[in-house]
Amino acid sequence: MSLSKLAILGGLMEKPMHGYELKQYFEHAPGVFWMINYGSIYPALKKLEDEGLVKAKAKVSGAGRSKIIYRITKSGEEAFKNTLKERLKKDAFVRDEFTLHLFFMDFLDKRTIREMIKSKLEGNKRILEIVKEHEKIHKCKLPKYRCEVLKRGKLHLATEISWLNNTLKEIGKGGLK
Amino acid sequence: MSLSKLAILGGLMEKPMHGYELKQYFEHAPGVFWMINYGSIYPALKKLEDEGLVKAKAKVSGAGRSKIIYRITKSGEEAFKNTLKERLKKDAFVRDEFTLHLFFMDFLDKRTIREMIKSKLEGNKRILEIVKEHEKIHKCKLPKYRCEVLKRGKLHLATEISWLNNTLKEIGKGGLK
DNA sequence: ACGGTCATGTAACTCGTTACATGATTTC
DNA sequence: GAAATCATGTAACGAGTTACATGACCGT
Repeated sequence: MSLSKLAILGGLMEKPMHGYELKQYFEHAPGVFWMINYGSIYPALKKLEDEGLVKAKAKVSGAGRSKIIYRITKSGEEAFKNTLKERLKKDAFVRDEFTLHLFFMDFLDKRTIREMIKSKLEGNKRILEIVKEHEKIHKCKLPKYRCEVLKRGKLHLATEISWLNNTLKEIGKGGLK
Repeated sequence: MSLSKLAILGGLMEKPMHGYELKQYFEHAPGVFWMINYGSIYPALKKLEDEGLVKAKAKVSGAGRSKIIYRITKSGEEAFKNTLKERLKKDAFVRDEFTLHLFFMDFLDKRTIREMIKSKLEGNKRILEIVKEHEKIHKCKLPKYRCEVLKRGKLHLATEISWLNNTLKEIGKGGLK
């Protein structure tokens, strides 16, 4: 199962939603950590329905706008849980683009490298702030593992920031060419 | 430019190589950190040649086997450096699958969660060992930023391992449902 | 009446993985 | 002469992004 489908099923485990709502859900909830586009959402919802994992309840609605609300089915819940379990087994190879950049950085000149590291540093700090802000606002009412997402996110961001700072310092000292 | 192309150009910055060799290069060098398949390599090499970024030197060779050795061109080098610079600017959103799993983990039961965390922990420890082994063998003759790849890799792996250990402990204590 | 945002969708495209096909050359 | 590995490729597929098209409703 694709990650988009898995994510959608997960969202629907929480509550029935329509496509547009799912987009917002992923923007507000994990925010920086996970995203999903309409181009993935709507086709995925259709396929999930074909597979009987979700069920559509059209709401033509007198009041609000017409929308298609999906809810997860019993077999959808099972599929969700099984997929979650199975995907974790094969230790996912993380394709971290920055590792690739780093790997070839010896071919660049010192000035360029310093700028790249700096901009990366700024980016990470910015994201860390967003996470902290999000935590301040929502932590009280978040379920356990959603707090862990934030905690772990902060940890990795802090690790990266510290590595970037160290590297910058070493470049300054001439330790790194 | 696709990451495959960028990676190939980077490899050819080091020395001229043929397709098969590039595969080995990425397996041995960044190893756990970056991979690339034949299905990406050969078509990419053709496209890069069309674009004038690499040049093929067929070696029909009396001795060895017939192979097609590619070397990077001047404009290839420029393209490589520019792409490296530009890609870093837009702070890459890291699609870390485990974050998604974590985000939905409240829907699973404690036993399953414990097993998932454990297997993730084992996987990370295994990779850390590989990195350390690689470091022991090659560190002496690695260029600066390739050492940094290892150093940073170790840092992030250690961070993840420590987070996983903590979480396991908390599950045991009943701190996490 | 007009811009914003709610809401659903599709088409074209790029990227990457997997599996297969083919054959030459070493090695045992 | 059989198995392993060297070497190059292609076809089919699956996933995801981007950009576009469409229209309804809402506030001002």
